[in-house]
Amino acid sequence: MPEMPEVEVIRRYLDTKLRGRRIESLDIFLPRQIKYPDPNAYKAMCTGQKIANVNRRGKYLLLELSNGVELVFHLRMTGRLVYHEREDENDDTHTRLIFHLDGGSILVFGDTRTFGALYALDTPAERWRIHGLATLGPEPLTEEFSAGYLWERTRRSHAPIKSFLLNQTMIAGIGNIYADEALFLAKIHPLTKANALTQADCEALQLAVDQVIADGIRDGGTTFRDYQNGEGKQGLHQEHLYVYNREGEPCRRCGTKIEKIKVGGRGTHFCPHCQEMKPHA
DNA sequence: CTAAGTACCTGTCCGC
DNA sequence: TGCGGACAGGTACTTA
Repeated sequence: MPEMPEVEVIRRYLDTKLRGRRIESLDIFLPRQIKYPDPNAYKAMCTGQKIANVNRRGKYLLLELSNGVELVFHLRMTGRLVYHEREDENDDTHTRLIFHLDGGSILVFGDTRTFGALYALDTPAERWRIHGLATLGPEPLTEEFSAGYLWERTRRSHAPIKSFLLNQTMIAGIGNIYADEALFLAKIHPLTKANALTQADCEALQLAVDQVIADGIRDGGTTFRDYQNGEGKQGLHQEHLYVYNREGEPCRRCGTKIEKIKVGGRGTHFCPHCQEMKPHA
């Protein structure tokens, strides 16, 4: 479900609600979603601790506790983290874990498909234990994510640019929706080999990625089915998408019908006119 | 190393 | 209505 903009929207809300709150107890309904350490150790590491703040890296949500422990959440396809003032407000039919907080409020982890992954680390220095977290590339909207960076990293990749964008070791946080949207804005065909991009393409792509990510956050994320923000509400960015989930509908720029193909096993949407494949020498 | 295919799950939608 | 198959905001693992 959530890509970087959705996780960032959740983070911002939860940070306002959870900062300074104490975790009194934990109900674990599906222990296999706790990947490290074992569920009993996990429980011991957070019970009685205060939440110092809520952070994010790529699509990972990070709760920093007063004892230095870092609780790590990856929501994968259908995970949700929703805060409720009272326990009886929770109507999630796929509740997998509940943190009971001071004053009777709760933080609910719900997950329909149960792909989500939870971890507790003694300190942030232990992030190496989570391979996907330790190997993340630069974040969009930072100085490190530049046209020059894209130019350098694409030189060595024969993968389609769509697959390159989904590779979290290249850029942190882009998922299937925002990859398609960014390629549309940058006018690049998704099957273009990464190392066939020009420097001008890399400049356009860096701007496009930053724009779609910023727009997604501004609109509170994109909701098709499962995504909810930390308040249990839907996002609005689905109203502003250019190509994702718009197969057969007219391109907002030129009116040509949006096409859907498979790239690297993922559904991929693009405008065949605006994103024409360039012939290469 | 990269690349491709499969696995992990549940729910929904579409065609017959 | 019912059934089968494809598909879904993701990543990790196995195999070539």
